[in-house]
Amino acid sequence: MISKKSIKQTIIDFPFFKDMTGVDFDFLFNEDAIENYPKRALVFKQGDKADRVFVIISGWVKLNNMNEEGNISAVQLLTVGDVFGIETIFDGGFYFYSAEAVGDECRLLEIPSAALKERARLSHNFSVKLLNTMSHKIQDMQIAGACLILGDASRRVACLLSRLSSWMVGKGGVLKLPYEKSVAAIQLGMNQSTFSRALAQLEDLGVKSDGSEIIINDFSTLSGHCCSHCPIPEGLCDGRRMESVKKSKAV
Amino acid sequence: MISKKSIKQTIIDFPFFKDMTGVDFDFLFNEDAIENYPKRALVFKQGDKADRVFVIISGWVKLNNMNEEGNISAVQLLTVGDVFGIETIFDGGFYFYSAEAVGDECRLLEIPSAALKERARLSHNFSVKLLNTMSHKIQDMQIAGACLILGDASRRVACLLSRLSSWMVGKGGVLKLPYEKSVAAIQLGMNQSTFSRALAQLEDLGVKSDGSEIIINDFSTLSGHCCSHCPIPEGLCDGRRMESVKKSKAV
DNA sequence: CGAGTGGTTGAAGAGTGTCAAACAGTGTGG
DNA sequence: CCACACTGTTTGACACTCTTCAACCACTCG
Repeated sequence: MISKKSIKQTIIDFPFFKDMTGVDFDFLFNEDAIENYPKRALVFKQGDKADRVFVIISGWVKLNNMNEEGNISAVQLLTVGDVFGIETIFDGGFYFYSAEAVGDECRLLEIPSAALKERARLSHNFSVKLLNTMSHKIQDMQIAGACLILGDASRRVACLLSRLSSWMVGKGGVLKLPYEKSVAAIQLGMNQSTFSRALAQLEDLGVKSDGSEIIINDFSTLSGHCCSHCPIPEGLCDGRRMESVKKSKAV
Repeated sequence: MISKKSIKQTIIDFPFFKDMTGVDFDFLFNEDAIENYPKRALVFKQGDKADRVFVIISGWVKLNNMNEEGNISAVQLLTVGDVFGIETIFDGGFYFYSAEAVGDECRLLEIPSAALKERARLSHNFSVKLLNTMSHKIQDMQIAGACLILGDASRRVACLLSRLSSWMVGKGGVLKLPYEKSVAAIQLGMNQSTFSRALAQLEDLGVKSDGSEIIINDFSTLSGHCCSHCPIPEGLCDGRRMESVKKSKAV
């Protein structure tokens, strides 16, 4: 448990709030507007009136669309510091996806859309902040999209593991999956069985699965398996950790 | 050929310029900044310094990433009225995809990034306009992404045809493909052969292919084939033309 | 006429989805 | 402490779709 005091200290360092004027910040931040969601709780449903914008303080949130048959296409999995729902206030006014807490201890700061829109009208700095946030979101969507076309299942899984472990230092380590494997499978646009099999295939690259913990011997080996096929340019994706290839003999 | 006079008249109705103040418009529009690109010409390359933002006046532009092996993942295919490159000026400063003219008569209005950024700083209305444009882009990416997970190839092709023919009135008609089938295949994340076969499969639904012309007997039949499986909510995708299903007997 | 391009078609194989069964971990209640 | 249910995951068998690679066709242009 974190005290309320330290929550403010935490979120003030989020990219979204970073460099924001005190006035803007106070306008948006309200301790009472922090909501806790248990695992699997619905934050909002596709088609709901978009009256709030969310900042993730802790945990993971899954955004997805669903058709009548219940087939899911996961749009994004977001975590600490990420903002969602922001695009609806300028376009539409309805959430065009559903948001659901995955994993435990999901805490969201909920900002009324009206307040945010009002603030964008009044504060120029804040408009630019929003533009930055959206630009970044577009780029993130692009990276996630590229992963989906990354060829076979084992590469896609490798890509996900690389990105999830990008904050870890050292040669290798144990990655604790922040959400269920079935969720990860949906995120990668594949079947749960396929995910399981693909993960097993990665044992040749020094990746062993033990429940929700994934033991990765060498991050750069793992990264090399997928990133060498990835179209995303160098430097944009945190997951990329391959040793940079010397172009000595390449034509 | 359109005269320069009428170009201004045309683009002033684009969503991007609509409701823009005269000052903002004059700041961005410059007749000399309109460039013509022949088919297959590169507008910019992935990794280039992002110094311009583009508005499509006519033709089609393909945005894609490419890995070292030359494998392409098409991000988007854009056309008249669409804006691209806009997110780079607030995030990065480099194009993280390549842009290429597909189809003939591709004409782009090229706005210097610096001018656009400056204008966003000075004009509040304009910032909001940018926010709207980006929001819309996020939504578009979502729709395109949903199509990619839409199950089998014939559905994905049907989805594309539905969207491309959404402006056509009447029960059916002849759709002229605005770009090559191989490009369409990439857009849908499938092989060219698969595209060809999938299109052939659609003959059962009254879709006949004759070179670059596609004869569609009944738009709603075509739409029903894919849109009934699509997770995108009603009203957001122009391609959707199914007869609304009566929920009389449904549970 | 031959070369070049875009598109179609065929056969073979790899990769996934599907379905079902088995398994491990957890919590519950007797 | 054990039986039981429940959930998330793994595994096997099989069908099916898509990719690959190649040959072929239609069309255009020199």
